[in-house]
Amino acid sequence: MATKNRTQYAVLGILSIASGSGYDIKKYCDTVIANVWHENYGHIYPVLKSMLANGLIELETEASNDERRKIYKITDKGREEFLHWLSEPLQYTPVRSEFMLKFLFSNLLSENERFKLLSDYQKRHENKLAEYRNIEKQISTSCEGVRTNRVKYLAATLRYAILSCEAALKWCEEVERDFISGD
Amino acid sequence: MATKNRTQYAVLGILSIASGSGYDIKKYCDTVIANVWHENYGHIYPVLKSMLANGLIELETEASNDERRKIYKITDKGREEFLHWLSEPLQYTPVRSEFMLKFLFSNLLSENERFKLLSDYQKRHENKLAEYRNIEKQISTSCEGVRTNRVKYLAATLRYAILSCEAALKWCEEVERDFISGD
DNA sequence: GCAAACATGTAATTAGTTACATGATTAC
DNA sequence: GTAATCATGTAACTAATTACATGTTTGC
Repeated sequence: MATKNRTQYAVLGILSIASGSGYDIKKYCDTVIANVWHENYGHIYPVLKSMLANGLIELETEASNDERRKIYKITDKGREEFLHWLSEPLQYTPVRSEFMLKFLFSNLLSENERFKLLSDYQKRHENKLAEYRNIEKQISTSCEGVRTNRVKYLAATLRYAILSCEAALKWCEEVERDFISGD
Repeated sequence: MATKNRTQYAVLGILSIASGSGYDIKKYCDTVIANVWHENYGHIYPVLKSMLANGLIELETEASNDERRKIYKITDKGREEFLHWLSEPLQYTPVRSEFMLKFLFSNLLSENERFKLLSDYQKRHENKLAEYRNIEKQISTSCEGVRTNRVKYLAATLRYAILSCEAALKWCEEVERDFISGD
């Protein structure tokens, strides 16, 4: 993809909240922003290296009591670069829904297989929805009254994930109704 | 992305409906399945070439009255390969929503810029929704009674696009309410 | 006559994935 | 003692994007 390095911006954003290691960044992606952004180690470490070379981040020397942990800190240049990206118009990534592509041609499958395709998709969204609702509950109880700005933003992205899941599930119901009763 | 070549499967699917050229495939993506799948020429042509070499498609010699148009036809091997992919469990692509990533850190923006980020996103979805509803109307009027199987599947994917847009718009409303009245 | 659409491709680039490799520390 | 988690990286690969290049046909 000869396009903008989005990983870099994700890293800048995460480090703008708190300094951390590559491992920390990955963990952050896998947990608190898992419903928004994904990264793998195989990309994080090389990107971190190039960002260091470009002066967007720097090593936090002081806190190196742990030898094998490299803590990165965002630099002023990095902050500037990040702010610039933030205020740039959004790049819309073209749709490429593998599920919808399969569904579109699922008339070629047997009824059983088509049903499986649909119900797997449905189940996945049911599970995700339950998961998201759980997190939502945790947020609202654990942060009672506190509700920092950060939590508010996180809660909003979670809310989006929930609405998306609900939309997908509504679609599943509709399709099941139309396609079962239909032909 | 060292992953499965999804373009190949999109091409196989499209050619399974009707033989066509690279140009036709691109047009099909840009129009009838635009809400599901996207391709560029720079990828279609090389993939077509490799698929031809692998015997998944073949040149339709007969209808070559037009010299500069290469019409490709799916082969039995191609059909088999496609069916295999169709019945394989769905590969879930990790979430990477650039908008949500920006939104997550939009507290770093000025209130004006943050509002712009949000309202651009909202406008885009409003436009898309109007577009989709228009297509939906066209389908239901032009195909009155006819409603081939193909149209049914297309209408279903359109329905998903509509539900997604509605969910996104609902989210926008919620966020605007919470973030304006909030802090 | 000219713009838009038709039509096919190559080259350069890179973002991102997967697999591999290695070792320390912590909790049970 | 052993499994899980912490921790950092490299190598190989390729899917996908963007830009470039070129020419024809159709409709106004």
